[in-house]
Amino acid sequence: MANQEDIFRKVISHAKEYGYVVQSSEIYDGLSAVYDYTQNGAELKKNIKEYWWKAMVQMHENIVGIDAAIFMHPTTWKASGHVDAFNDPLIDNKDSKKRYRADVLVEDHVAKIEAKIEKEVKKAHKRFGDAFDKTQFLATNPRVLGYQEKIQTVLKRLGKSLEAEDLADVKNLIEELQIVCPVSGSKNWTDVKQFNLMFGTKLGASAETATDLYLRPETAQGIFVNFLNVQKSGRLKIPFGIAQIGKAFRNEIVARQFIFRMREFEQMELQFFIRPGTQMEWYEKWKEMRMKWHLSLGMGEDNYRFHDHEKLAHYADAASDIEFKFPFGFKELEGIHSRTDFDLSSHEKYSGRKLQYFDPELNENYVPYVVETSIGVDRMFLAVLSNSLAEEELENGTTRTVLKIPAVIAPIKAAVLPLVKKDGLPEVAHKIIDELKWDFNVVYDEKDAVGRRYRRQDAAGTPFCITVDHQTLEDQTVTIRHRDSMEQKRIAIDAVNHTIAMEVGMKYWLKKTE
RNA sequence: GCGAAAAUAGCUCAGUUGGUAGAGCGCCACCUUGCCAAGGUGGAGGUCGCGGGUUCGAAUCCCGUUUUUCGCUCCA
Repeated sequence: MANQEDIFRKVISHAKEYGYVVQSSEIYDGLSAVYDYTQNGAELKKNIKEYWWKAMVQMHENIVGIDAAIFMHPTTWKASGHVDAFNDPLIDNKDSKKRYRADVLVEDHVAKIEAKIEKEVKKAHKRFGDAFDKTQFLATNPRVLGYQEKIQTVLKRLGKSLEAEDLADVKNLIEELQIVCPVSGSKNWTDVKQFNLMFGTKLGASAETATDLYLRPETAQGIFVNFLNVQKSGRLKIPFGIAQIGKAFRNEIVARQFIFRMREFEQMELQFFIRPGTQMEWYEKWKEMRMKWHLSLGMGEDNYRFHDHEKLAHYADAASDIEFKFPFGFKELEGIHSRTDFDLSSHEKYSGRKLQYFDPELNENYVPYVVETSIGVDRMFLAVLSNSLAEEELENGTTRTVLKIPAVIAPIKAAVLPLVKKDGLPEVAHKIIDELKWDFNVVYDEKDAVGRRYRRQDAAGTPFCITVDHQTLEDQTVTIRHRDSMEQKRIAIDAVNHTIAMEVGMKYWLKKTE
């Protein structure tokens, strides 16, 4: 295939054409950065989630799964830090087209004044030598006092304006301070606009009594607020984990790159509760375990890498991403964070409830530390889809389009095809379908030449084709064709179910994560 | 949010200096063939993204708007 951009385009159009993903509300011109999963996409997504759930919850005695509501008490988001951290006043410079956080611009300006004070201090120090008293100097020097007063005034006003959400005054402040754009050097600013990355909504039918709510911007908090409920009812002992799959919502300023960054998205998260001080050990352990999970799908070791964060979020003391090689480059697929006791402690503070664990071995109470693994379902979906799409040159000179989705998560596991639609072959095929459909999502197809039907299934990502031919009528055998190798084997009808099960069964794939 | 490009049938696209829509593939029906796509016949499907404007007349020119892609920006 040509360049990366073309590949990405092909992935998107293939997704639409073969029933995986379409734009939401397409008949109304669509909705920006919102997509719907159609028949095959819904199956693939469901299978990805199941593969994760089994690996995380079912395979670990000390991990349980929950399903918390999307709506949460508004205080949750104060405690989590989202109300502050997800609420940015932004301003654009019209000349450089650069965007800045308005409060950061002002704070940078303040930092410059502070630098001036430092300069004065240095100067004085040089002049007075050992006799220099810094505290006294700061308290008495008129120039320094002037600077300090200026800083106080500016910060006070900034705080007041932000508190009152008086964005016009924030802009006035920027203009009065004659702050220039670091890039263009101009003072040609747009108005300050508030961007809140959390979606707001209202609980209650009557406008007067309705409560303001947010749609959750992450699923993690649903786990933290239920920490004690789950720990006590499950009699769980540290270390233990609580897992969850669910939707989250972020009002991204720019949401783009197909389903890579959407405003409504789904996360698969584990919060693993541990003894304070053991976080690095568990952090490393989970990094390794999560990477093994990815590699078990066989999508190529070279397509994954770790990216350790240098700049840490407010809650973390270590953070790393598992990045995947998407058509548009290596990008974050999953995050592994050591969240310390930030969340539970914060919820203790805001709720007034104790969120602690009594450790019988240490004979003491403590707020557990947390290591989090968080993966975007939609990103995983995109990783699978973009990695699977291939165009192959065949020996006979034709090309085939094939979607090499790992069989364990493939939406349709098998197609059952009568070689011809007469002589009783369709009837046999339907009988086979009736047996398979209890265990697998299977389809029937009798239209067109069988070779063409194979290609159709290749493009849709179906790993197996079961073909009923005239020999079937004589000896009760069929052929089973593998999507990736295009090779066929003849097996007994009775063996079909087991043969497919061996190839798509999670047991056989998940073994590779051990 | 800024800048650039694009939008015509399910898909990929053509449509000349403005004269009110075409192809291939796909889809459906029937016939034919029968193990690696593209046999035959017939058929369905488009107010050319949407809204204005210019014009006797707009898929085509102008303005606005929506959506998508790319660059910047943002990104727990």
